[in-house]
Amino acid sequence: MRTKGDTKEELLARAAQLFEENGYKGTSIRDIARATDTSVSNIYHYFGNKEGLWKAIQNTSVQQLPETLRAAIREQDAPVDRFKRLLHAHLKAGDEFRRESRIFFLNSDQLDPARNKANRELQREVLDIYLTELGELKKAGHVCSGDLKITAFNIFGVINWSLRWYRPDGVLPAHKVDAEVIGFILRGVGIRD
Amino acid sequence: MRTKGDTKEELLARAAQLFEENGYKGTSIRDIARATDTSVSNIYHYFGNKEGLWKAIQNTSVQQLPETLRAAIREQDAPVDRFKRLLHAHLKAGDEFRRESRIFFLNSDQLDPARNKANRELQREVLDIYLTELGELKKAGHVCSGDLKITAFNIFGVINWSLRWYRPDGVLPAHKVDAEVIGFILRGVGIRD
DNA sequence: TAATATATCGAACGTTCGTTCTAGAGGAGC
DNA sequence: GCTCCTCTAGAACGAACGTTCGATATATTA
Repeated sequence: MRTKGDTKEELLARAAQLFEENGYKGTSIRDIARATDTSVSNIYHYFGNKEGLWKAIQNTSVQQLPETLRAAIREQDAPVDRFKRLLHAHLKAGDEFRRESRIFFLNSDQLDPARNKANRELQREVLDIYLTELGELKKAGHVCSGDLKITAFNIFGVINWSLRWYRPDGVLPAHKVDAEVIGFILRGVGIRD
Repeated sequence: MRTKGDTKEELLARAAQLFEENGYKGTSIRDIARATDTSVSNIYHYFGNKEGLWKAIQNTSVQQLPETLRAAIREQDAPVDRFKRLLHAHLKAGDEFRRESRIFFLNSDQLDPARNKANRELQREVLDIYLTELGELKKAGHVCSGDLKITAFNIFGVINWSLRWYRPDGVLPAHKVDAEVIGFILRGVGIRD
């Protein structure tokens, strides 16, 4: 038998895996129960319902992103260095919770909006962090673009897309990918090496 | 009554709309029939099954993307100019089939791979086009990056993400967005104005 | 040890799913 | 007028869905 607490953890992990592969709507409670080798009712015991399981995954992963990013830019040094730390932290967080990031990245638009408030707020928080930093960079004369919001979206595009195509078990080492991605963004924003 | 041919067209449009809002798995045949004010059996009459409807949408929209892109770079002028035309054509195609592009962008990983071969091949074709052009740019000394594939993915990230956040009815005019997006990509690749 | 709380299960419920079947309406060609 | 073909509808099917329920095993606590 499983030791205490194990079942819940394994449910979270297996559910995340299945949600990643087949989406929220494409994954049934029975799929998750079967993959975790437990009963359907047990899922309801731990999480109340399917949506509760979904939210539990979110709470134990990407929910921490804004705070992680804020921590990375707490030091008050040159804006360019702060911005580089922000990008590194963002990529690292995505790497740590790759599966979960992909899930919420892909399903966020397809869940009915009322039920997905947490995800929207999270995205808004991250956007604000970037807008602030980009503002600082612009004041220091490091930004080429006219609209900082568009620039922020462009950055998110690059970062989120990397979550999608990068395979940790592939031929490209993570540090090389990070360097390429960050280099692309820095040049895109207008920062010279 | 509808004039001839109308029902099929309307089914394609309504289905695309619902697929965009709720995903493939989240949209039922009955949803589509109700939205089009027709019967469930009629959908089977026209498209065989749900997957046939899905593929029909793909065939009448994003399927043309590779050919559109190839047409844009047919002229043999300076690689930088060709690359700019490629980006413009890509953004324009995304704008024309915004709904369909978003659908296949979001659902491509969540459909079982065997059934989604067409989409994979399409993505591969587009990647090859970009790799060729980036190779030309590199030969001409215009590319900063070490790995062209990563650079191509970064570009796709920016473009595909713009499909997601941009609202044609919003405050930002399309030409301004295009200019910002393309400017970001050109700088990111390493091309100086 | 007895009582209580937690963890687990299988069966069942009502609903919705993709799909099929039968049948009728309307026009085209003979 | 009859036949064929396209378009349309509604009823039905079996399977799968999210969820609930009652019961049982296991662990904790008094």
